[in-house]
Amino acid sequence: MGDEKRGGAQAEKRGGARAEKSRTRREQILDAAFNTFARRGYRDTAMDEIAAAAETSKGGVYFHFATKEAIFRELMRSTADRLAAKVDRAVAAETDPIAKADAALRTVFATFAGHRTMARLLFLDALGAGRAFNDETNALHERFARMIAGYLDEAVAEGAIPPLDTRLTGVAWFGALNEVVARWLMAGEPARLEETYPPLRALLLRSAGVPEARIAATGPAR
Amino acid sequence: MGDEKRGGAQAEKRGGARAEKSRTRREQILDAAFNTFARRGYRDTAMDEIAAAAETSKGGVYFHFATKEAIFRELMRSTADRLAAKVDRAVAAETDPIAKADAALRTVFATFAGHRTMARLLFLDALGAGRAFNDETNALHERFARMIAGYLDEAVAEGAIPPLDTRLTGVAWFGALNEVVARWLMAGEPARLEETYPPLRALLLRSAGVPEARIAATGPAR
DNA sequence: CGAAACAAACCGACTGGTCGGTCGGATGCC
DNA sequence: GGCATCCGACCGACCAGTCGGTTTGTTTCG
Repeated sequence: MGDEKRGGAQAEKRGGARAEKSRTRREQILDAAFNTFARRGYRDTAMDEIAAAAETSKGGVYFHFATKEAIFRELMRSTADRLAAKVDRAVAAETDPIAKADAALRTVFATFAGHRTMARLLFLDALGAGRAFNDETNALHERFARMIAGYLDEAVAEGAIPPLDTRLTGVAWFGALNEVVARWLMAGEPARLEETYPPLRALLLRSAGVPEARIAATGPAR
Repeated sequence: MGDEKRGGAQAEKRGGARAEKSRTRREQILDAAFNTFARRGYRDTAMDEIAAAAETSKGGVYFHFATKEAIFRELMRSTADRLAAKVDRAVAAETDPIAKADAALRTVFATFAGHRTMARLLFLDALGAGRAFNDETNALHERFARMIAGYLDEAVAEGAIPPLDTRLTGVAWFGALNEVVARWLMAGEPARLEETYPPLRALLLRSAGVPEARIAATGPAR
């Protein structure tokens, strides 16, 4: 590890102008790649496109970066770094734990709202695939989020939980579930998926305002 | 819409044996595609692979399905249908809203735990891209989930929230956030992302056991 | 100071490989 | 004979990465 860039690296020994221009080009390419990846996704972005957007040639791009993946990696890392630093700064300014949580969430929201492109790059995993795939995936998420929202509506109607934004809650629940399952699939984090069921159940119910007493009563299940 | 399959469609008018064999082949292909997609992802699955896995040829596959995408679509839909039906059945068996929620969650968990392949197909959007992309994405999720867990640990240490599985909560929070942002990006659902901040904030804090009084106090922010 | 020598930076045609989809025919059930 | 079914060689498009060659800024030396 540590062999990121190529020739341009140690060129700054002398001749500042040259090195500076090189660094500028590098940034130019990174910038172009950022926008192109965010707009069209990783797979659908061709190196020629990046080159064109950076107003250089494919050869020029390959002079500064070894592979397409290397560009993506660097972009991911630096973008995530920037966001994490921003959040850390915001959190450090607060002392109360809940205020900290607030600050973190608010920072993330504000940053994404201001930099849509950043959000696309960091969060839209699915953009890695093509359009078709994406549409199907979207429909699926939509469907299950709505399904959950429907159940929540019933619960609200029956007075089991206080009124709340069921649409949003459906989306959030689905997202949480999705992430937990994905983690299990990719990292094998809990060896048995069912292990996370009780704590996740409690978490979700609590988030909808179900009284603690009610949550504890798991019943005879399992 | 409605031009899914090709010749095989209306073949069942007469001659049962022939039609049956055709239907069998269709299933065979679907089955092979299911496994291959789940294992290697959409993009990395070649039609030749599907054909080989189904013990037929590419031409054979193309006789039954118009495009690769059509196969994927049908697979997604039918799999989601099956899962949704299962959940619906489980929910219908309960009357109490919270028990319903329980049943739904438990059904999903049990189904995935039993059919890892199904989970892969339905939930691993990122699998649509290649390995490289995926690794990077994974690291990112891991990183932010841990970051959240870290903050939660502090909050627990200070007694601001009751002890809980901070690791899982971090993952769930990240998933919820991710999904909300993704929804905004893809569907443009809330025109302004910030609109969802207050309700999401309340949802997340509540899920961690922050007392209702504390949640209501939004402070002078915004 | 200017010209030759050098190397960093850049260019774009080309290669090798992949893969979705096509098509002309073969095969067997009715 | 005729139609559904199936086969697999082939086509065309796409694209990451390479490479020989050109340009351009810098250094060296007469």
